[in-house]
Amino acid sequence: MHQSRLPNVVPLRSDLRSMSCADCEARQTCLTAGMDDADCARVSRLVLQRHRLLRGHALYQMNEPVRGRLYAIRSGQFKCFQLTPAGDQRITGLPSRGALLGLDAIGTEVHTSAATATTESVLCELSHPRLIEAGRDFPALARRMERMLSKELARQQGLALHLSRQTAEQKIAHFLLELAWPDSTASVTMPLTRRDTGDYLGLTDATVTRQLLRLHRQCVLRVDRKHVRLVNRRRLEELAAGNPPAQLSMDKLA
Amino acid sequence: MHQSRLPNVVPLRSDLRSMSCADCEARQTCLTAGMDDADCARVSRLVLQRHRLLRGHALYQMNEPVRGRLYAIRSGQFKCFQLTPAGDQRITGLPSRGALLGLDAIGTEVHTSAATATTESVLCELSHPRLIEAGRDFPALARRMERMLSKELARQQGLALHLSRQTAEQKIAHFLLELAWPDSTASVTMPLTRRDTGDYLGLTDATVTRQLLRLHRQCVLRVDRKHVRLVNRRRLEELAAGNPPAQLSMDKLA
DNA sequence: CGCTATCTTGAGATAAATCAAAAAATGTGG
DNA sequence: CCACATTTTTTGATTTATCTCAAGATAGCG
Repeated sequence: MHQSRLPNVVPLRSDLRSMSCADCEARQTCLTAGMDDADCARVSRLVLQRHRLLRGHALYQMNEPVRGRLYAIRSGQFKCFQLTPAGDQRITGLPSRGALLGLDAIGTEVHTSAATATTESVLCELSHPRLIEAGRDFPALARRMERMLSKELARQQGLALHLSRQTAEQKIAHFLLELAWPDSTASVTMPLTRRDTGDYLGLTDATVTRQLLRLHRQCVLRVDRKHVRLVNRRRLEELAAGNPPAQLSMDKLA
Repeated sequence: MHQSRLPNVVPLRSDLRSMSCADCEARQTCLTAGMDDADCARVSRLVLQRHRLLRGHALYQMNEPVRGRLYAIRSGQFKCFQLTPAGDQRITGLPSRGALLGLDAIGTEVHTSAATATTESVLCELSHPRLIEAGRDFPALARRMERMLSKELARQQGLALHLSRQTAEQKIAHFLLELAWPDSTASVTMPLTRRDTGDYLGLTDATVTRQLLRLHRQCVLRVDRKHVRLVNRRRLEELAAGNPPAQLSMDKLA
């Protein structure tokens, strides 16, 4: 919203064409993770083109044809969601820097979900068939793709487990930790409205508000609007894991 | 356990070695879906060996090394689950005939979940690297694998969405329909205890019992112990979708 | 035939939903 | 830059679905 106030959070006119994977912030989380400079350059050459999207702009819509495209997030963050017959959003994920968009649609004709940028973002467009093709004599790439797929599968699995049995508090704690993960920062900007966050976690907006307030009062977080500072990360992790509320941590020493 | 009482539900000594994909019951749901006899035979030759597992026997445990193995379920059904640090099971899926076991572990070193047979089962052992290798000049196979992966991703995604916001009734309805799906039969055998079913859906055993009873009383199901007959499938689908309880179905005609 | 698991059933507790309204933030156009 | 419309958030009061706890019934199993 107010990026304009912060001078160049993203350089305004950096040339998308001149970007390469070598100097990418996502190099260690993206397809290039763990690769040497040579392999990294090879991946870089597979990028068809790069796109800049502004906050709120859609990358693709639900039921749009896929055409074998995948998009790596070079910077920024996205909101993926489905629209139910009833017409409301179900958020399916919040991929950020280094993630691949469109994995759930590989091998299918149309997208099963929509993706829109929650912040100004830069994407690297890839062709899935060409990636497969390239993977034949580029084992590191093939392995990395496999790994990213199984990671995604594991993430969804974890999410399902998480949503199935947890309290509102645990869900919120988990959610914040996931948001903070990619940058392992202590300061998160929640990219969703309270209502959308609730939708994602299976809660209502009111409950999200109340839980955040509670954690704020317990000095685990400092909440200001969409901005959350993780004051006591340890405690937050305990809460996410479902540990009993506020015990002197003496039990660890027993 | 008591298969011995039912004469040859599965032929007792049918030779695992002589089995082929051509005559497999899962031909249309497995890797071979949509293939002609020639391609089907090609897939068949990729099977390293076949295994018979008895009810309750484990195929693999959590944290066991993967060694690039995948298992196609030729017949039977499995229960996949994780063990939480606290020591209780979280069921992650109930794959049956035609499904691939171990997809969530491709490209990883160890299994993230355990798989045990809920009924006597026959499995076809495959090597993931060899499948990939074979896929290079066997496009139909490569396409099918991709499709199965993205299907699995979509399934998990659907599960997560489902668990996040649904009522107990919706969850149970959905669960039964999923169970009945592979054979599109009207008669399901619940492979799990009430407690495990509850674990899967994020409910308690008591709630599972009560919901089944309720659906029984509404004449949507006929429940007898682990055996469930889907009396009114249409209604069950409505309930799974979250349609308002018991309306004269006149609204369809309006 | 008893032993143990699992299932059912009930009564009471509770977390979160719902409903509703006020307060704050955001966006718009003059 | 300010008044106004819209959206989002907060907060409260009440309701409800589901959990918890617990006891009794049933089925599976040696």
